[in-house]
Amino acid sequence: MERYSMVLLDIDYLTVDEMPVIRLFGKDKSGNEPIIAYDSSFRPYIYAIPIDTERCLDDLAELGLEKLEVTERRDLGKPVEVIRIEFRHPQEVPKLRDRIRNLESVADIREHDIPFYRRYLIDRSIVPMAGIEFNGVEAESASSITSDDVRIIEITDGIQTSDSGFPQLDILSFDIEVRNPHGMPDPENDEIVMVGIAGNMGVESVISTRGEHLDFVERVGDEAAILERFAEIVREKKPDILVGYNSDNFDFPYLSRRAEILGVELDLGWDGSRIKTMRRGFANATAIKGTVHVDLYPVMRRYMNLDRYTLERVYQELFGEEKLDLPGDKLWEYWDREELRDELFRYSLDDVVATYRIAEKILPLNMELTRIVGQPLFDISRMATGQQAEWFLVRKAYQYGELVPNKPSHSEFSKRRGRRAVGGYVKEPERGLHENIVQFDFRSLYPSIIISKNISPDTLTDEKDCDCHVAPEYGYRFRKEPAGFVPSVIGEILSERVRIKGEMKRSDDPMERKILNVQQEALKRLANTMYGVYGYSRFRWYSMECAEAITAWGRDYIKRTIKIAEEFGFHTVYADTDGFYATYTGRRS
DNA sequence: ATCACGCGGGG
DNA sequence: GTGTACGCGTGAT
Repeated sequence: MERYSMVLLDIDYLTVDEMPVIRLFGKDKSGNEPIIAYDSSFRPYIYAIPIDTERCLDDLAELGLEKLEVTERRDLGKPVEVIRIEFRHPQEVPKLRDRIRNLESVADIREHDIPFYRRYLIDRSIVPMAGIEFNGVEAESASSITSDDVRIIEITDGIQTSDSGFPQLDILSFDIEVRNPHGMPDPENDEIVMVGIAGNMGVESVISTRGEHLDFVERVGDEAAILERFAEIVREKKPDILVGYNSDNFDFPYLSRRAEILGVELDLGWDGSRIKTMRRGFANATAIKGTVHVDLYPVMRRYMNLDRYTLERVYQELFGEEKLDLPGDKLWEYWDREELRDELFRYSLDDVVATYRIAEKILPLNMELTRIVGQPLFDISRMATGQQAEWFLVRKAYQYGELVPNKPSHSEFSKRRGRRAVGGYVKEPERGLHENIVQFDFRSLYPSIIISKNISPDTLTDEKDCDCHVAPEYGYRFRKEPAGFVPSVIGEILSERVRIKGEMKRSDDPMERKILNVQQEALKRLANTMYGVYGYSRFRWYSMECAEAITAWGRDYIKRTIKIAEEFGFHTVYADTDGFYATYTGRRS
C-alpha cells in the first residue's frame, strides 16, 4: 500500500458486480500523469423522518432495507430523530423512495435526490480542482478499455484533501468550421472543413484538408481524417480542461453526428469512452471522462451583463479589441473561393485563440468557485449562481448536522413563482448636471443585514414574546439566538474573505496577490448571491419572508441614512438600493 | 392584464 | 443518472 496524491479534476461512478464504485479522475502533481482512482467503500443513503420510530424500522425492514441507523439531525434548527437508510446502489433510491415516503410511519424523507458523486464529495470532505491524497494500491494491469498512459489505483482508505501547491492547468480550446451553403449548418449534409485548436500545451493550429501553404495549418486527407486527428490530439494530450464556445449545443453535437456518419470514433475519455452529450432541460451538455469540458458561453452569460453574448462581443468587452469576424452565412464561399480561403483559415485560428484567451481570463474564478462550492467544474460552469449557492449550502448543511430541505414540488414551485420581493429603494435621478457630487454607499449591504438581523428560515418565528429582530414594514420576527444556518454560512464566507484580503495586503508576490484576489472575488460573489436565492423559487431554503425582510431593512437603512445626510446639509439627487449621490447645499433641514 | 411561444449561442 | 431543467421579451387575445 502506498500514499498517492493528485489534483482532482472530475468524478463519476461505475457499477461493478452490481455495486457502485466511485471513480476519481486526476493528475499526479509531480509528473502530471493521468490517474483514475477507484473507491468502492461508499454507499448511498437517504434519511426518513419517522412518525413512529419502532414501526418505521419494521416497515423499512419489510421493504428489504437492512442497513438502518437511528440518529439525530437538525431540521431548520430543531433537533429531530431520523433514520439513515443505506442502499446497495444509487439506482435503488428512486425505485424505493416513493414507497418509503408513503409509509404511514414516515413523516417525510430527505436527501433522496443528491447525485451519488456529489454525496461522495461532500461526505469525504474533498473538493475538485484541488489536491487530494489517499492510500491505495496500483491495479496490476490497466484494463483493456484504458489506454496505457493512465494509471489505475484502487483506493483502500484515508482519502482527504492535501494542501500542497496547485500545478499549472493544461487547457485546450477548440472550434469547428462548417461548409453550410444552405442556411444553418446541417450535420446530415454539411461537412466540417476545419477544426481549430489552441492552448498552453504547445498547440495552436487548424486541422484541414486544404491551406497547405499556411504554416499554422495541419493538412490531412479528408473530413474523417480531420476528426481523427482532432481526437488523436485530445487523447494524446489529455488536457485538464477542454474549452469551446457554445460547444455544448453546437460543436460537440455536430462533431458527434459527423463522426457517426463517417464512422470515426470520438473516444476522447481517459477510460477509452466516447464523448457523451446529455439533454439537460432545454440545453445540452457534453462530457468527456477525465478531461473537463467547459463551454464558455453559459459561463460568460453569467459573468457579464451584455445585450448579446457572441464570441466577438464577449471578446471585445473583455479585451477591448475587435476580433476578426466573417458573416456566418457566407463562410462557405470563403471556403469555396480560393482567393478568400486564407481569410477563413485566419478566422478559424482567431476564433480558437480568442476562445483560449477568454478561458485563461475566466477560468481562475470558476476554479475558485469550484473549490468553494465543492462540486465539479463541469457542473459549476453550467450552474446558475443560485444553484451554486444551493450546493454550497448542501455541503455546509452536512457539516452543521442540518438536514437539507427537499426541492419544491411542482405545485409548490408554481405557487412560489408568481411572488416577488419588493426591491431596494430607488429615488429617480433629478434631471440636470450636478456638480460636487458626494457618493455614499453601504459595503455588502444585504449580506450584512442577513448576518446582523440573523435572517434565516430557521430563526424566523411566530412567537410574540421572543428576543427578536423585527423587520420593518412586515413585522417578521427573527430570533437573535442562536445564529441561523444561512447567516452563519455567510459569516464564514465573509470572514474567510477578510482573512484572504489581509493575506493579500501582506503579500508582495504579484502572482500570489493575483490568486488571492480571485479567491476573495469568488467569495464576494457567493456572499452576494445568498440574498437573492431566498426569493428563487426552486431554492431548497426558499423563504419569501426572509427575502422581503432583507430588502425591507435595506430600504429602512438607506432612507434613514439619507435623512441624516439631509440634516447635515446634503441634498440627494439619486439613490438606488445600497447607495446614493448627493450635493452639498449647506442648508440644514 | 394574461398567456403561449420562441429564442439564445454556433456556421 | 439519488436523471428530466431557464428566463425573458414578444405578439396575440
